Amino acid sequence: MTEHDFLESYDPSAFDRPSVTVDLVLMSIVGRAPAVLLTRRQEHPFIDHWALPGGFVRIDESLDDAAHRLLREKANMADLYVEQLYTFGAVGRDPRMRIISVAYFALLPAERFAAALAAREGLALAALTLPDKAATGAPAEIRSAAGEPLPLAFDHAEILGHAIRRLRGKLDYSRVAFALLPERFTLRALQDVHEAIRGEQLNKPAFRRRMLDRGWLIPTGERETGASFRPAELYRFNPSDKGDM
Amino acid sequence: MTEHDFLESYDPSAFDRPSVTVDLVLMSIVGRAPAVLLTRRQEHPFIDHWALPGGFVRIDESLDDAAHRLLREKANMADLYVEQLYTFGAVGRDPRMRIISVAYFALLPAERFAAALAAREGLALAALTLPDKAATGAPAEIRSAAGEPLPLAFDHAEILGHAIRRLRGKLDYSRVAFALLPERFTLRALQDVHEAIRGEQLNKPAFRRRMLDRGWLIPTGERETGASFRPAELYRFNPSDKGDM
DNA sequence: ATTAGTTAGACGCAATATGCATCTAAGTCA
DNA sequence: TGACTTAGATGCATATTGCGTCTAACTAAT
Repeated sequence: MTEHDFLESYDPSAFDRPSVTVDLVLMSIVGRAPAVLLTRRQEHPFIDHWALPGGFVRIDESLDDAAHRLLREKANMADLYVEQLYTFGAVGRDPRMRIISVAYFALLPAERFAAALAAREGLALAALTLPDKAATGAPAEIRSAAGEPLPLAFDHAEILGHAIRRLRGKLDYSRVAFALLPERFTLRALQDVHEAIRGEQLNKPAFRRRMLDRGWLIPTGERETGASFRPAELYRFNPSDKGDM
Repeated sequence: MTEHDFLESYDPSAFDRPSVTVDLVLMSIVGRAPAVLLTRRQEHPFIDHWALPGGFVRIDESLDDAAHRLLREKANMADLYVEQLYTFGAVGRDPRMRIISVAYFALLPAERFAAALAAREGLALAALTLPDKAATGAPAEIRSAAGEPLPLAFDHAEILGHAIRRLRGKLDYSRVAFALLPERFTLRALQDVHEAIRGEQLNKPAFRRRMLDRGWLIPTGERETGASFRPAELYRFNPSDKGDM
């Protein structure tokens, strides 16, 4: 680098360091629709608004470690599918100071959501939809259990837009769908997960064939219980040799 | 949060802030293989090693802005396809201090690489391959123009592993292939790009059909010049209504 | 001029994957 | 016992894909 280049690129403010946080998108499929865990903010800014759980990254922990720690601290969760989502670094995204947030998303079966909600105050589930004509980066629409729109703090709606798009993109070739189901599940439940994420109905026989031909499913020989009609066979996910996801 | 929770999660070291940098993966396809732009480090640590160009994020610029500024400063580049790749935040990834790096990747036609190499000293092109049985997160193998393995500074080989995998993943449904080609290109050139990224040969008639049926290609009516055989038709990319990518 | 060499681009066909209607199986419940 | 509901299988028409081969269009050598 020449001296000229050096002077040109030198900027004293470059040495101020931003704060770095991790925000968590804890997703599941509840009632055939994507749902996300939110916390109600107790402080300004955005006091009383709903927000994604998150916290600062400590100086001596990796980003992944921070994500897992916050999952434990904020939602009492462990042993989830966790994946880094995207890093949000617009200058004014937090009115207090410069904060860069690394978003992670975690997937869990709907059954496990109840435990998180019971363990802590101020948590809630919200339904998540992506507007049909949504361009890249468009925010998601969040609705409370009652159905009314929920304005989120900061750029968290945008983060959720990324999350649902990532989920859609990986649905066909990765195991994300299985991370949203219990260990044993029926083909119908698997199809429900796919339909909820893609936001459209799928053809039953075609879906069955595709899933079974892929070799990802192991029939257990057992059948679901409690159904008031013919019980479906239970399958397990076969995680064999899929280096990627 | 209860007082107990607060005390439990309180950590004085949490308030030390990490430094945040942007690292650039400037990729193209050169000679039917993926290539990446590297700079030779002038300072410790990893002095004389090859590394990705990068720099600190200023306190008053967004991550995207930082990526574009560094593209200009380090490689004299503008008007490229640029996309955030992944954020690397292992604790010891830089031996000097805690640095979290947001990797971006930028794609450009091979022809434009020459300008970058000429504009600045200490830049080089390196060929990039991903080992066949590479698991998620596995580093890429980097070779100099002469063909010998090139050890990279920091975790930059790992970053390149992510880059090539991202490229592969998006090849089929996004416009990344077109970002690697000049404005007008032949179907053969497009197929070369696909083959280089996927690391395997593709069937010509099938590839033609798939590309033409997709409606992304506009025939220009013109033909390539300079070939010592039948000249192929030149096509343009049709960027119409693809909200995503 | 003619011909050999090379790649572009079209064509045909078998194999595979997909969409969809319909049929039978296996439960519950009145 | 029969109505009802969903699971799961089957058959078939319709894309989609892989792949060998044929012709077209150009250069360069003879």
